[in-house]
Amino acid sequence: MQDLLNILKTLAEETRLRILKLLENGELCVCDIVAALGMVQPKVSFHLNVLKEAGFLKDRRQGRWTHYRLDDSDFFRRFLLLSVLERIPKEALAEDRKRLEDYIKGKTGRDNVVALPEKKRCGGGCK
Amino acid sequence: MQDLLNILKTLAEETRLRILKLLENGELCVCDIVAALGMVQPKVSFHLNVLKEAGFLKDRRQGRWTHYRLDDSDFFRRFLLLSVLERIPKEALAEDRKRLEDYIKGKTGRDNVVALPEKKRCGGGCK
DNA sequence: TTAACATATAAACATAAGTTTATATTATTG
DNA sequence: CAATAATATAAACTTATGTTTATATGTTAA
Repeated sequence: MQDLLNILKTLAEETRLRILKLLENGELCVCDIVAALGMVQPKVSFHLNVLKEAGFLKDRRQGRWTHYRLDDSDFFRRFLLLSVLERIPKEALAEDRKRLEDYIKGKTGRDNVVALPEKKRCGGGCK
Repeated sequence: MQDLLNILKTLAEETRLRILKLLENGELCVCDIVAALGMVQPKVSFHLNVLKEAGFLKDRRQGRWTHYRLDDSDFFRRFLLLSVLERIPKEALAEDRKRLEDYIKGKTGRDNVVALPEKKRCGGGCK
């Protein structure tokens, strides 16, 4: 019962649904998600942790980046997630997706950008 | 999105799941639910109202009693509810059911009980 | 090894949600 | 119509949850 409640409480929050929706398309690192949502990083990390604790996400550390992806090891969570996420109207999260794409684009096209130093940042390497 | 969130938030609460589980077996009046849960009436009314506002319950007033039942007019809610409620281990709510049965029994067998006045109470009439 | 970066964590704070206590409402019965 | 029963509502309170701001941790690169 408590486990079930935890699953439901975890899903019942907008930011977390947005994160899950983003991750439907594959793994992302924290900075990607931060960019996509346009939120401060600790806030995103907080929700990522809630999702992880509830068994919805797995993380993978690679260098200084942490990549999160959907954890599909539990059938019920997968089933519920699918049922819930498909209910979110596409255009509702179009902006998240756009910001994400812009961010990733900006990362790979680094050389052309004058203002940014040519360091090995999350861009490119992170994706 | 907000509607979806409201649905999830509504389900993500133990008392409300217990109420929904009780109502799976059919309509009940508030006093039945109060007895089954062993909670004070305003608390139960509060949750009944949350459930009703979220489209999970319908109410029907009959005299001074209000009967609540599952609202099965919306497919997604029904589907979700079914998926969630079946996950609750049976014994988890056995006590609720027992208290409910005792209460209903007590109501119909009223005539034998000395301490209680022989008035037309919720007992019997309510069921 | 120092600086910069990506992320995590913690503490203080803000807000939302649930609970309690008291009282209002509505209906029924004597 | 007065008393009482069943339920609803409101206000004060408590607890849970999310947010912000600051700082810590761990990693890489100069």
